[in-house]
Order: sequence, then structure tokens, then C-alpha cells
Amino acid sequence: MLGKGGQMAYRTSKETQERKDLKKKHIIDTSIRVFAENGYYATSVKSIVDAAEVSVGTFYFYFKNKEDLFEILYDELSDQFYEALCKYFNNIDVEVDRDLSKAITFLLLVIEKNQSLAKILFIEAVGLNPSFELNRAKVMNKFTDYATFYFEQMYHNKQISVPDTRIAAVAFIGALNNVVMDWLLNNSNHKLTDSVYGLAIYNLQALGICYKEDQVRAGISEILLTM
Amino acid sequence: MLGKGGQMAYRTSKETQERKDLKKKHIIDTSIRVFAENGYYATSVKSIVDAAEVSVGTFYFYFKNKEDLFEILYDELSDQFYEALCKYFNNIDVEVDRDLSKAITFLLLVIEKNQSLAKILFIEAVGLNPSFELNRAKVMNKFTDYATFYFEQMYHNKQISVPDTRIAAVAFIGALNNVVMDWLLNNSNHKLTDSVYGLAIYNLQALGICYKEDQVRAGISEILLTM
Amino acid sequence: MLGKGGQMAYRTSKETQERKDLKKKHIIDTSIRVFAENGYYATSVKSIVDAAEVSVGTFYFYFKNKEDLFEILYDELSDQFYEALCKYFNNIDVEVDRDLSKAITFLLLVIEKNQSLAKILFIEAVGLNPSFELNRAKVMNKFTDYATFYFEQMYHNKQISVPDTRIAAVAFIGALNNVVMDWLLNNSNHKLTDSVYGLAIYNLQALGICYKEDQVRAGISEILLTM
Amino acid sequence: MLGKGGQMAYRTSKETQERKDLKKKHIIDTSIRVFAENGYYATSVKSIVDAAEVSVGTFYFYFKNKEDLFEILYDELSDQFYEALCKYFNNIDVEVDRDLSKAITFLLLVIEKNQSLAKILFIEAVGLNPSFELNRAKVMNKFTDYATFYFEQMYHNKQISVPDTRIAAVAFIGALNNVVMDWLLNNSNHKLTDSVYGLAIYNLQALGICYKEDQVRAGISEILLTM
DNA sequence: CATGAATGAGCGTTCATTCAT
DNA sequence: AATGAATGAACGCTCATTCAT
Repeated sequence: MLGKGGQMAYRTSKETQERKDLKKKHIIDTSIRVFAENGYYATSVKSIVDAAEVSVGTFYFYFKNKEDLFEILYDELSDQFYEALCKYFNNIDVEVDRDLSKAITFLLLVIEKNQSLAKILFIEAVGLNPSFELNRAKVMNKFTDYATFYFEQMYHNKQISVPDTRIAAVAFIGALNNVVMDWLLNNSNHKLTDSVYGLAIYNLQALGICYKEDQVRAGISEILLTM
Repeated sequence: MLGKGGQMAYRTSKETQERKDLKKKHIIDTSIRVFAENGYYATSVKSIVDAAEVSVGTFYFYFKNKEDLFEILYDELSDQFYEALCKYFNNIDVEVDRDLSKAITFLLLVIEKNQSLAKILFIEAVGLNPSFELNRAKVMNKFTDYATFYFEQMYHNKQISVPDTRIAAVAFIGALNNVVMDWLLNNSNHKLTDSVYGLAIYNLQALGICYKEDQVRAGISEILLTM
Repeated sequence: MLGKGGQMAYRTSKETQERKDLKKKHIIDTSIRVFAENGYYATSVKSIVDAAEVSVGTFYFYFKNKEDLFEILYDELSDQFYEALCKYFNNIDVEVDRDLSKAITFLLLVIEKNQSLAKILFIEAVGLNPSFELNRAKVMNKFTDYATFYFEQMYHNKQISVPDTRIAAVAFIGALNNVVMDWLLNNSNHKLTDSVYGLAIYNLQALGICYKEDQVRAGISEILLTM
Repeated sequence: MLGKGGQMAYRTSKETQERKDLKKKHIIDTSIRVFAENGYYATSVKSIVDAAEVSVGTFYFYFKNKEDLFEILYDELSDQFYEALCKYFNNIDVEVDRDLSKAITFLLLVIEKNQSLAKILFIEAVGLNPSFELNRAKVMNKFTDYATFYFEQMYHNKQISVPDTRIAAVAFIGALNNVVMDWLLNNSNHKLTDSVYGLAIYNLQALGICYKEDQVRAGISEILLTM
């Protein structure tokens, strides 16, 4: 009656666990593509497992249900995006114009290179159902709070000039968001990063930052060239 | 006999047409409420006809299907919103700071007074399915084009200073959009119009408009007080 | 906007309602057969609607779900059986031996003529799930209470002699129940009513009733011959 | 080498066999609890192996399938019950009233002390599916045949007086059965053995046994006090 | 014009069972 | 002997849509 895990058992611990993690990752990655293409409701569990070439049973072995998968996936993607946001925001220093331009450029670049991420975060995740909206609100607030925190700091350093840092943060994110949305909706036309200069200037001016055009261009180029 | 019959027929069909239009309008109006409350997918045709106190058969007499209703409704709401956008944008004159503030204030006010409209336009209509996304893209572009057109004019009049009017338009709309979104997601906290000053300044600065704070405040007050 | 039921509407009221009632009855009756043959769990909704030649949609139009149908059906059958129980119990008079024999005979006869009823009441309904067991307990108690009430009366009239009328009622019902069970389980062998004399005597003696064999036989015959 | 190897193999396989038997017994015992709590259909193989702390693979090593386990378990429990039945029936002698009372008391006591057994035998095993009903019929007949055999003997010894010993046996078992059922369904109220006197009298009278009340009470007490 | 009974494809999900390790 | 990841048939149920009345 040693049973379950008593006595080293089966090779549960290592190889199997790795294969499990890989398979779970595989299903998530596949579903990102499928969700991005068809939206949450038009994506059936069947279509996910077909695309991932696993059985329904396997799907439900790894995920509680369809909603569970989407939540996991959404949290993962929003974390990725959060990290991208942080990466260059954390480095904003005295050359605010250049540094902020770099930050914006990097964000657009990440999105451009991973369109599915954007589609899910900005489009497919919207308006799913009341319960998920709570989760999305939480995530959106996390982004807003982060930006607000930085704007607050910059305000105290007299680097920006706005009457309300939180509203500025919301507007800032919205401006970026909509440029991405516009790109997603009219996709074929242009590269997302083509919009980065206009967007950077818009937000720099909005924040009352005294910028130099060549600094902005330099910041943008620095990011675009290194990737 | 012909005359009378003709007249009868005419009057009858006229009255009938009126009743039909009214009933159709009634169903649309009811469904706005239902869609706003539950979202597109969680709203069944049954729940709409129950709320509107008509039969399913009647529903399918007036609308091709559920998607058709939603499209009609979406177009109607976006038209309403478009009109609200035009109303004060068309009047932007020499006092750009004041006039633009008035325009923004009016938009937020309309949304605040009609939350269902905002919920459907900004949340429920997003990411429904690939086919509807095309329609939404068209509508979004209409808004963007309109704003772009005005920014273009203002640019020529040296009233604004941005490197790319279309990107400015997209960013401008996005900023507004996200302030509304933020309000919808964190509803109970505050009134939407509380954010109007911060938002106006953000965009005025973004557009490189040389504004006076009291002109902005005056513009805002003018709208808020008259409604 | 008169809608639903305003203005006589459609011919909702009479013919349609009748057809609905008939169809509901038809599904119930069909399902009795199917449940009796296969048991609750082995009976799928699909198999019911196939047997009844209606669509699944129709099934769910008339019933909330599979459990709902079974409960309706169970309540209906137990009511039928309750009425059969009452019919001759209510007439037990001074000739207790004869009258009780008549009552028992009638019950067995009803069951023999409607085997599906018995199968569902005594077999398929047992042990379905905790929630349904509550319902079944209620129904069983109704039967027991009824019998107890009569035994109580008879006890006061010195017609029976038992130390505990409720236990007598439970045992009485159990004796009948098991004769039916035995018949259901070994079906082909014999007619259920073949057991009636032995069963009647068993219970008459059990209740301490002073009986005459020919009275018992007369009571049995009276019922069997008239049906 | 052969001798030693042979002995080793023998001892090994013997020990192994013992461990296997123990594990099988462990799974059966655990499943009795689980089946009694949740019923056959609401009990998944997963829930059994979780409760028993073994793997699904192990389960299918010891049992052909879920039904196989239940059948084994049912046979085991019905054997236990059969033994309980025999224990005091086999000892029925000249003091029939006392001896039969002892037998009945013992049966109720065994059930009271092992409610899971009763729940499975009398409730969960009923109406599972046509194939299992055959097995259950066989078991029920074994009980009936046993009782019939004894009643037959007693009839020849002029100890009982009934027109049909088999029907008497069926009714007798049914009376006991239903008292147990009633107790299971209205559990919390009372102890099962509280009903033993009423039940004993009912059946003694039913069988036409000339009993003395104090003999019945003595028989009951004798069993209750020694356990 | 209006009704609502009827349809059935398709959904998300469960779970007994298998088998490579 | 023991494990548990993998399978997929089958389930109960929903709901957009049709059409006889």
C-alpha cells in the first residue's frame, strides 16, 4: 500500500514532468494562434486540439476548461507585455526625450514581431464576459499604475508637465493602444514601427517634454537597428 | 372606388410602415440594453425578444439574424457618436484651445449619459469575429479620417503642430477611448467628466496647441453647465 | 407594441395548447418505456427522443433537463400507484379479510397490467442520486403514512393486532414490494396475480386478522373477474 | 541451484501473491465506502483510486473494469450478508419464536453496524443496468431459496402455517428489506434495532407461529446484549 | 404581420479504458 | 507490479433559425 509516489515509483519526477511542461506549452502556443485568428467564442476546444494535434482528453488533462486556458494564456501574454514595458521605462533617465522614444519603439517592435500577442491582448480579450472583464480590468490597471508611477516620478523631477499623472497615463496607453489597434485592423498597409515617430512626438508633446527631434530619431533608430 | 381604395391602401400602408418602423426601433433600443448588460455572445435572441416583449418570429421578420441586428445597432450607435463628434469639431475656430476643450467635454458627457452606447462601441463590439471586425475597422477608420481631416486643416492654419496628422488622429482617439475604457472598467469610482480637464490638456499639448488654462476651463464649463 | 398575448394573438390558447399537452404526454409515455428497459443512467436523452420521434430541441422545450423529466414521470407514476392504493383501502369495512384481499389483489393487478410503472417505481428510481433519493423518501413516506393511518384506525376498531402500526405498515409495503420485485426479476415464469393468495394470507396473519379462507378467495376473485 | 531457485521463486510468488491479495482487498474495501457515499454512477474510477491511494493503472491490473469491481464487491457483501442470515437461521430449533427473533435481530444488528453494506446491497445495486440486474436477481433468489428451504422444513414440522412457502419467503425478506430501507431513507431518526420487536412480531404472526411475547423479547435481548 | 413550437448541428465536458514506460 | 499521460466516444444541453398556423 505504498502507492502514489511512495518509493521513487515510476519516472514521474524528471523526464515526464519535462514532457508534460512542454506539451502544456505546446497547447498554449497553438491556442494563441487559433484565438488570435478567430476570437475566443469562435474558437472551439475541438479546433484548438486539432491544431495542436492532441486529443480532447489531453486538453482537459492540462486545463480545467477553455476559460482556464484563456486566462492562463492572457496572464502569460500580459506578463510578457509588461516586461517589455518595463524594460526601457525603467531606464528612463535625464535624456527623457530619447529614452521615452526608445521605450515606445521597443514596445511597438515587440508587438510587430508578435502580432498574435497584440490581437489577443487588445482585441480578443475585450468584452468576453463579466468575470473575465474583472481580470482584464486588473491587468489594465496594473499597466496604468505602472505608467502613473513613472509619470509621478518624472513630474517631481520636473521632466514632464501634466495636470493629472493618472489621466496622462491612461491617455498615453490609449494612444499607443489605438495605434496598435489601427495597425491590426488595417494590417497589410504598413509596418507598425512606421508610426513610431509620430506617436513618440505626440506623447512627448502631450507630456510637456521639451524634446529635440534628432534625439527622438536617435532613440528610435537605436532600438530598430539593434533588433 | 379606385381613388378611395387607393387612398385607403396608401394610408394603411403608411400607418403600417410607421408601426413597423416603431417596432423595429423598439427591438433595437431594447437590445442595446441587453447587449450592454451581457455582451454579444451571452445575449441570446430569446433574451432580446423576451425583454422587448415580442416573439422570435417577429424578431426574424425585422432582422435577418442576430448578427444583422447587432450590425444595424452598431452602425446606429456609431452614427450617434459620430454626430456628437462632429457637433463641436465642426465649430472649431480661432479659439482652438477653448473649442477643442468644448468638443472633448461634449463627447465625454454624451458617453457618461449613455453608458450603454459606450459599452457596446468600445467593449462588446470588439473582437466579435473576423467578419464583424471588418465592419468595425470601417467605422473606426471613418472616425480617424474625420479627425485626420480636421487636424489637416488646423495644420495648414498653423493651429497645431504634429509631424503626422493621421497618427495624431489615431493617438487622439485612442487617448479618449482609453479614458472611457478606464471609466467603464473601474466604474463606480468617479464621474467620467472628472477626467475631462486632464484629458483636454494632454491632447492640447500633444497637438502642440498653445493654450490658456482658463480658456480650457471655460470651454469645459460652458458645456457642462448647459446640459 | 402589443406583442405577446395582446389581442388574441395566434391561436395559442386552445388547439396549440392541446397539441403541446399531447406531445408532452407522448414524450413522457415513451420515456417510461425506455427508462423501464434500460434504467436511468443507461438511458440517454438521445435514445428517448429517437424513440419518441422528436428532436432534442423539442425535448428541452418541454423539459428542463433529463432529471426534470424523470421527476415528473416518477411523481406521475407514484400518484397513479397511490390512487390504486387508496381505491380499495378506503373501502375496507367490517369484512376486513375480504376487503384487504381485494385491495392487495387490485394493487397487484394494476402492476401486472403496467409493468413499466413497477419497474420504474421499484427498481429504476432507486439509488439514482442523493437529491432524488430525498424525493423518493418523501414518496415512500407518503405511502407508509397512508398505510399507517389505516392500520391505526383498524387497531382502534380491534380489527388488527400489532405492537407498532408504523412498522407494520413498512413491513406490509415491503412484503408487497418484494413480491413485485421477485416477479420483475424472474419475470417470464408466472403471473403476478398468482402470488396474491399467498401474499394476502401472509399479511392477514401478520396483522393478526381473523380471516376465513373463502372470504379471501372471494375477495381476490371479485377483483380478478371484474377486470 | 534448481532447488534453491525453485524455493526462492516459490517464496517470492507466495509473498507477492499475498501482497497482491492485500492490495486488491484494500481497493475493494475503499470502494465500498466510496460507492456507498456516492452511488455507482457518481463514483468514478478516479475517485476510487484517489481514495485508495493507488494509480488507475493499478486499478485495471486488479479489475477488468469498474463493473467488474462492483460485481466482485457486491458478491462479497451479499456473501457476508448471507452468512449473517445463515448464522441464526441454521440454529432455529424447537423454540421457533425465540430463535427466529434472534435471527431477525442479528440481521438488523449487522446492518446497523455496517450501513455501507446495506446501502450498496439495498440501494446502490438496484437498477444499475439490465446486465447487472441479472446478477442481482441471482443473488436475491439465493436468499429467497434459502429462506424457502427453511420455511419448507418448518412447515413439515408444523411450526409454521402458510399456504405457499416461497411467497412467504419473498414477503418475509421484503418486510425486513423495507424496514432497512425505511431506516436508510429516514436515517437520523432512530436506531434500526428499535424496530426489531415490531418486525419480529409481524413476521411471526405472518408465518402463523404461536409465539410468546417474552420469548421474543428474550431472543432479541440475547443478541443485543452479547454484541 | 405575428406567433412560438420544432429543429439539429454543434458546443464544452467527462471518464472508462489503454499502454508506453 | 505500478504508474499516470493519453485517448476519444459519448454525454447533456444550448440556441440561432425556420415555418406551419
